[in-house]
Amino acid sequence: MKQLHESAPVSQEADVSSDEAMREHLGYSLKRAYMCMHRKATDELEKFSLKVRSFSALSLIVANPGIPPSRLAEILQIERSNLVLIMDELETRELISRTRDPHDRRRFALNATLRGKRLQEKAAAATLAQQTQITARFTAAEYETLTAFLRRIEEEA
Amino acid sequence: MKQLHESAPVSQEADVSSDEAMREHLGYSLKRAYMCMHRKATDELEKFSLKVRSFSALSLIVANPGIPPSRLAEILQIERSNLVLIMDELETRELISRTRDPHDRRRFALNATLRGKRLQEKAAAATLAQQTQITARFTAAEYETLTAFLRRIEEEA
DNA sequence: TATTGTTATACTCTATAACTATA
DNA sequence: TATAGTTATAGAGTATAACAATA
Repeated sequence: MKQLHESAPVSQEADVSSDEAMREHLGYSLKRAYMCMHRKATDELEKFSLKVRSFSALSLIVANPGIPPSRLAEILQIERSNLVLIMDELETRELISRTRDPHDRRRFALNATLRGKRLQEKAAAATLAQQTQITARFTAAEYETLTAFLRRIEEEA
Repeated sequence: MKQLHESAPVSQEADVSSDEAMREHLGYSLKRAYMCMHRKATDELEKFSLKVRSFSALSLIVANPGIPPSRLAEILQIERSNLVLIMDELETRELISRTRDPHDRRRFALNATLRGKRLQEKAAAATLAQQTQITARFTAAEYETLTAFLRRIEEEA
């Protein structure tokens, strides 16, 4: 009969080791799927000298003209202090502008320049094209189901 | 007629700013869902003085007795060099043991101690209980569908 | 007194190169 | 010559506290 407390097994029989034990943890599978998408997006965005982070910020500024940094940080769930460097870089590259809000001179209004809008458009097209490749085997209905699930996790947590 | 190139809008009308523009990017929604789970797991594992990273490593050692560090790093998709500190901490806390593989003295065999197994069991129970809360409104079928989708993303990417 | 943007800083995570011992 | 484990280190990413300007 096999001992309950066998001591220090030394090597795996062949190659049976796997991460199956972690698969019951939803966060584990979520992270891995996220990392796959992140790697792909990073590669794609490198062509535009953008990081995923700065692309997200630029996209939200394009979509929300005049948004103040504090609101952008809130949406992106990052610290205002960490957003500063991202904005600095986007502004230096003349992709966005910072203008004072005359109604509340503590705030800035962020706006994408024409150049910023054009770059965002191209970068979005590139990442979405590549996303389409990855999700090619998903039907439209399946894709909708997936994104609905992801939203529910955010809402429930 | 509205100008095509209006200059520098300054503030949003009320509070319409949102991240809706990023929602067509699957990676964005994946990251946010992942971050929710990660935050919750971090809080829960803090009670056991474990990080998500070290809990994952410990769990895989429990599930794969005798696994060598190089294989563990491969499964976790992290650098061997970064795994060393994680193993050091787990070993110092006597949750795992490192023993030389006599067949290949370059390798170590990692094994969870009884203490390590017990801690892993409790920590897994805690995180899974909390995961159940988050996914409470998912039917079993929906949950299966979600995890299958996540696996497909990993496989396609 | 509170908020916005900012600076400085520390802490964690991750990536890379080089070393040793073994094969 | 190649591989496993390790060390050291640099670079990101992230979090916190404090400050000036403004409300």
